[in-house]
Amino acid sequence: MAIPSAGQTSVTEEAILAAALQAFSERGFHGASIRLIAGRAGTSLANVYNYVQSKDELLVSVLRRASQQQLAAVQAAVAAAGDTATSRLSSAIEAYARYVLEHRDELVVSNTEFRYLSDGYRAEVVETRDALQTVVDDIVEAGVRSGEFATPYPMDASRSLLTMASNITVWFRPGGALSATEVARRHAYFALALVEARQLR
Amino acid sequence: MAIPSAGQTSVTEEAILAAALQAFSERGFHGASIRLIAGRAGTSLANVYNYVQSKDELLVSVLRRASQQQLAAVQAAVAAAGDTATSRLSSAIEAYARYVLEHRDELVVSNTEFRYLSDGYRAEVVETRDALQTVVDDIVEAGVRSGEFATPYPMDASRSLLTMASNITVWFRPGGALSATEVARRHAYFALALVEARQLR
Amino acid sequence: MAIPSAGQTSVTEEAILAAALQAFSERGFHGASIRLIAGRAGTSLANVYNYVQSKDELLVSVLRRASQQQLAAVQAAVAAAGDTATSRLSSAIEAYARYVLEHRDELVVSNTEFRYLSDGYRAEVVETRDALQTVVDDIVEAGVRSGEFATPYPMDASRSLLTMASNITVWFRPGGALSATEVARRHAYFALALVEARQLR
Amino acid sequence: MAIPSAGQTSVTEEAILAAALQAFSERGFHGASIRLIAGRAGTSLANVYNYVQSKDELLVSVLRRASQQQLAAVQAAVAAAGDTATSRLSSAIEAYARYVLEHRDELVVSNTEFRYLSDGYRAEVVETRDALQTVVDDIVEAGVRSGEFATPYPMDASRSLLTMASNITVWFRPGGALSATEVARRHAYFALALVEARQLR
DNA sequence: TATGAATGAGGATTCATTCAT
DNA sequence: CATGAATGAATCCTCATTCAT
Repeated sequence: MAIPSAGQTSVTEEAILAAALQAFSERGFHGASIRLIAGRAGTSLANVYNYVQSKDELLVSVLRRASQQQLAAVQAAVAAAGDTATSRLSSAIEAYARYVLEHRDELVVSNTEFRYLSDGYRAEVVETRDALQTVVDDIVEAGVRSGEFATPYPMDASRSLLTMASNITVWFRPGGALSATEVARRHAYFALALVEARQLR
Repeated sequence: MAIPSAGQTSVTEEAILAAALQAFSERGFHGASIRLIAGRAGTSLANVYNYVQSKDELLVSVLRRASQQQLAAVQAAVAAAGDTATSRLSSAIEAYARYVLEHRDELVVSNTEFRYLSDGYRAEVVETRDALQTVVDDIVEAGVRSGEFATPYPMDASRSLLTMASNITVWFRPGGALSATEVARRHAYFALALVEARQLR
Repeated sequence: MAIPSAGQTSVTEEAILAAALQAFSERGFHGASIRLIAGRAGTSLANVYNYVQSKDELLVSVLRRASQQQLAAVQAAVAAAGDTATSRLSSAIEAYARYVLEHRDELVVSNTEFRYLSDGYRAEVVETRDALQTVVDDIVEAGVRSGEFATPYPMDASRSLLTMASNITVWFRPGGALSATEVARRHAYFALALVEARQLR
Repeated sequence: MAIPSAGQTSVTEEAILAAALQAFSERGFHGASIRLIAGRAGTSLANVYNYVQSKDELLVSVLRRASQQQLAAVQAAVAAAGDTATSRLSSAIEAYARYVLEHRDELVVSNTEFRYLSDGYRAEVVETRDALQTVVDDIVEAGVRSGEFATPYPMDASRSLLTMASNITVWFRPGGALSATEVARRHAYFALALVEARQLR
């Protein structure tokens, strides 16, 4: 279940990362203090620096992990999907939407704190984001080529698709009439509508 | 002493609001200091407090203004549009997208700093946001009723529509192949696709 | 009596500089905290930063002032001295030694904390130091040329002279048998001995 | 467990002392962290405490060793010198100056960090320093008694002598026109001039 | 020996805010 | 209106030191 990006992470380190994720989500990068994060992780302020070199690094760790998880979730869904672009796009977006709904903190941080990544760290995260976008881009393009999708603007549609899904949590509140699963399915449906699929699953 | 929502704004106050908008967009609410804002506004730190009672209030002022402008832009477009839901939705989204593209800072702040509004101030901004959402909701509903739109999920589609448009700037970079106008039109097109309009303008 | 280096210095700023001088002398640059300096200056920690941009700048201010005072003291003494190199060197060293004895803190800081000057600030202080050395160098050279001084190594002697005098306080403790005035005179005498003056005043 | 002054020193302990010497010289006692010293010594932070009880003790160890070496160097030179005060003083100062030139770090630390010795440790180092001063004092006094030296202020001259030599490195930069040996000889010459020796070797 | 993990205190600096002028 | 001076609290981060392994 854990998706280790690289190297072992001790229980304390894991707690620090989890606390940072939550704190950045609630208060933003600049609004969350290392003291708060340490407190939530159940350790001392100074000990945080035995695991992390700087607050900046804490942000990358959180963002790197989140972006890798998103990519992995979508890749897995696509691999398990059928052969048609319709099936693949539907699976991809449903998986992505599900991730978004189940990892609200990760998405809040990804969407709002990305801009505070210091220069040296940004490239790495951008790369993973781009890989995710490319997965979707490729499916949409293939669908247009095969005649499954009729959209005249495949690239922009692909971008809009992911943007839309990554911001579900802006308006979706759990506990309402719809379950997360239903919302995810519905987003897959919207995706197909957006690319003007012949068959709206 | 009162702070009228539509009252007179002196040149200094205007400069402060503009500087705050820019600073909040670049560095976020917690990352932008009053000192920085004062500096960019060309005045002294202490003088900011002659116009604003607190940093919190500065944030509401910026967000209130932005949300009112967005609402006004869409309302004007709808008023000038034709009678069909198709025409109205297209006009609404194109106008909204145009605003988004021409007011990147306003949207960055609206999208990312809204959560830092202190309780007393939040309701006011929420109200304006809801009004905007309702305008679009009503059009979509009318379209479904009239048979122009075939979407089975009008409410979610309406929400997704605005979410998608409000985040254009996440991926759209000016200076590329497309002009802002073209991107705005394309988004209006996407909106119609999303609600499964019979006629995609 | 005050020797303003440039610009007005308010009473608070003066207190901060005086406190910094004393603190750096007692505990060294790294051992003296801004908090301590602020406390001794009778103000708050944060207020120090209304007068000084950084601790580094505090160090330069102290060192700049000290070096300028030393140069001024020696220049004045030389200007008031007779025409012979003997008289001029004697006056210069006596004045310098007197300054050293009356400004122990300034010399401790000059001698021991100079190395912590950050690069951007160093040049300025070095220049003043060099000017002082040059004043003495010129006198010694003139004395050798006129036949008043017999030393075969005028340049090294000149350097050793000032080094010796600037470190008087390493071993001289006030309150002993000798007064500061006597010690200063004695050092002028040593200076003449060192350059092998024909007449040891 | 005991810390013998002349006991065995393991290779690690030696590395720690060498690193401390260098670090104190470059950054001063308060500016050099144990972490830095450990790193330079090629060991871990915690392991330093297997060899040293505190940072204070590290400073004494460095200063004790440096003062003992200085004393030993001068004592050896005096023992090997001729019978006259002139010969003995010349040898003593040349040996001392040579030590100074060859052990810049030791002298920087001795000259600038001595004041940070905690009370319990200071006496020991002072004793060795005094012993060195006494060696020179005795020679100068003997020279005055024998008529070799004409200085009217033997004690102050003796103190100034050592002060001057211990600060050679303040202005002497290796790689210039003079070799260290020449500079050392020259300082011996200056010493004789200072005490007004009849014969300036 | 040697080390990674842990901590309380303190480092320089900036924060939002106030007040006298 | 406008500002410089002032401050208590908080910022990130490093300190010397300890301890379990």
